[in-house]
Amino acid sequence: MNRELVLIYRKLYAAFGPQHWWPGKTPFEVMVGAILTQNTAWSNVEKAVANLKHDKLLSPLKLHQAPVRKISRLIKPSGYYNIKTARLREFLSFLFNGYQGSIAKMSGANTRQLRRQLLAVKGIGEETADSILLYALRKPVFVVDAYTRRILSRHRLIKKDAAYQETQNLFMENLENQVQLFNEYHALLVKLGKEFCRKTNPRCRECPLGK
DNA sequence: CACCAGGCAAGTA
DNA sequence: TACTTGCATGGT
Repeated sequence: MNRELVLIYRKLYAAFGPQHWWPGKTPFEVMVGAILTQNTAWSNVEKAVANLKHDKLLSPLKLHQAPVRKISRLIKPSGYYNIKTARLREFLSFLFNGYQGSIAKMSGANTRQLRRQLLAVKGIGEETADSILLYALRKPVFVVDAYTRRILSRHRLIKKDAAYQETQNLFMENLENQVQLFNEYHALLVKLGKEFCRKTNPRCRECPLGK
């Protein structure tokens, strides 16, 4: 247990409270959101997901069978829509080829093995794979994103250019492997990042972590 | 107007 | 291996 990591979590939780990311969403909706949110503001992703939902495409089978142009038209608000359409389709091919389109079967696979399989899907990198594992499938995997690295490096807990795995290991080797903790911690880091730890930093002085 | 957002893959050297 | 670039919409 790393005292400092626990302390940071407590301060963030005290300052912001529970973030309840992806509450009441189906695992499949979370997976789609994880792909659509790549380098994209969440508000834009919500519009795209709402469009898919309105046209009843938020199920593996329906999205798998949907025309390419229809998908790209519906997800347009989330940006990079041509690439993301291809990525959604790559993911669906994986889901049907490997698990008969069944999220339940996919969830039953060994976590480390599943992570490797996800990383082999074109369009799914480390953060997206881990987001799917943690937020959709409730596997105890810590999600690292740009904010996580920026915050931790500014607090000198990692190097500025630390690798993804290195950053992830810091959390996973020094915290209890609890889904709920990993879920809230990552969401809280994003919350802190948005408000107090932007690239060009407006409000770093007011940071609840106290610099 | 510039910059940023819950990344990733492909190309180059 | 280590950089660079394209991808695209919408908010500040």
